[in-house]
Amino acid sequence: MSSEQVIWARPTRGARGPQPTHTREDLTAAAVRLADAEGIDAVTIRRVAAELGAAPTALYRYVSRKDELFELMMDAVAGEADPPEHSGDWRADLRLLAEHHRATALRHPWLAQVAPGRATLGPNTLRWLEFSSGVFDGHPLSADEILLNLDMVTAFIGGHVLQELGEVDIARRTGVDHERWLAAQGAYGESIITGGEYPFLTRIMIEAQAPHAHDRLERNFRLGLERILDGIATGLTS
Amino acid sequence: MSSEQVIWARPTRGARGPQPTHTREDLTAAAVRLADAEGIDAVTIRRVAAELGAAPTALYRYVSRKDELFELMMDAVAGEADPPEHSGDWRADLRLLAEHHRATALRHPWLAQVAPGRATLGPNTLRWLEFSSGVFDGHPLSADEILLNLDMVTAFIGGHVLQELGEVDIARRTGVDHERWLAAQGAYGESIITGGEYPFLTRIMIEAQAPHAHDRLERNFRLGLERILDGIATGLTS
DNA sequence: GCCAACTGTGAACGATGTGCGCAATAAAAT
DNA sequence: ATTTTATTGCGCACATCGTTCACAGTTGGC
Repeated sequence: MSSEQVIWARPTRGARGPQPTHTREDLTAAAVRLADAEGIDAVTIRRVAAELGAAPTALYRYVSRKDELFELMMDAVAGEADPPEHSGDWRADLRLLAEHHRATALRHPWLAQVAPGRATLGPNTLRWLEFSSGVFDGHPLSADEILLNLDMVTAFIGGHVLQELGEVDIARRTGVDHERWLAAQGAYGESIITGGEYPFLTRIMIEAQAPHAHDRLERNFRLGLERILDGIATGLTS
Repeated sequence: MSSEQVIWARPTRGARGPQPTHTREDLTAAAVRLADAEGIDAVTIRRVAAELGAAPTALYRYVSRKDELFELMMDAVAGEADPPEHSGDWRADLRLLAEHHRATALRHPWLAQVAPGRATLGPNTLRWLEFSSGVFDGHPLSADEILLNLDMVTAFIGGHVLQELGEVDIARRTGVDHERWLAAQGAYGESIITGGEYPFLTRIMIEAQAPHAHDRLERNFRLGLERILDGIATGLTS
């Protein structure tokens, strides 16, 4: 029954036995290093164990399922930066929150593959949750209104990062940058354009082959975020 | 070299040999059925083959990697509804797009686990892409501006659906609804509240235990979407 | 000093994705 | 009509994966 507890509630080591050779942080760091370097699929129990110089089964003394290792990883990257004190300017605070989430997600592309349906409540995650929860302190908003605003921002962040990662992934698989990814799909990409079945899509794709593609996504992120903040602002004054 | 082509560019059957026992649609339907019923992890080559009454290795005559089966699945659910003609009202069209994407994502929760980093260009996906591309037809917007607007909407949709699925998942794992999920985490959930380290978060959590939780997410989706559409509207008139 | 709790590990199990070769089949070439 | 050739289904096999279990060694509380 104590073993079915959340990992954050389990003691980091037993009170009795020999002192552990490794720490949770060791496992986590090795796993994150592997995922960053070779993708999430490289994070296997055996590989992580090898990285630590331990037997595969040794990991199960620190983690009860592989999922928990992912939870540790998620909270670890959330802790790569600490949330600051509230500035008193909710716009600035939300902007900072957005940049932080985007940055860590882009720095660790495996996050998007691991996070869906695996919300965790590690200490670092909690600190950022606390930061967002208090962003509107001083404003007369109900909890529901606060949640609505936070929902919008975090939804936009998460969704946009997903798109960015998608394009990065396409670039990685095809070996070319965004401007030519259509053509890079070979005959199929050509057929989409020449077929004439998708005029609107074709027009956008061709026009979007402009030379500013490298920072297009980043600009879109900033611009979209500001518009969403605008939307929140109108809700605040009314 | 023809085998390294995108699946959508490969012929559905060879020109020479015996006629295939199954079709791509058969595989796809079986896989989707499995994923809907038992989660994405139930979609194994062997299980899908069994569902079809075929040997596991037979699937590799229709699909060159398991990833391609996922691509087929993604496009199949995108085709559960056809995009309508443009109404001339971009707001209505974007609203419809949002509802469609949200509905299919909630109907097939495995989509969120499969889609990240696996953008595909099947015929159904292309039709929806064409629909969104033409939403602003008649308005004097550059391709970049159109992309910016679409980015915002689809980012919000994707991100919000991710959140909704996350909460659904928590409810599934803990067996309780959202209002009590904190308490359901046992001693750890209690400690977050009683510890006093996260006052803002605690306040929101307690206040959010209101009786309207069941449609909170849906309402948030609609409200947030309207605000984003507002943001787009201001960009259109200026 | 004893006992109970805890640690690391080797062996093992069932399951997974996938490559290879072979027999059967159907269309194209002769 | 017969041969050739591409293509299909499948049995076998392999490497790898997550995870269980029993066991030997290690520590702290009594």
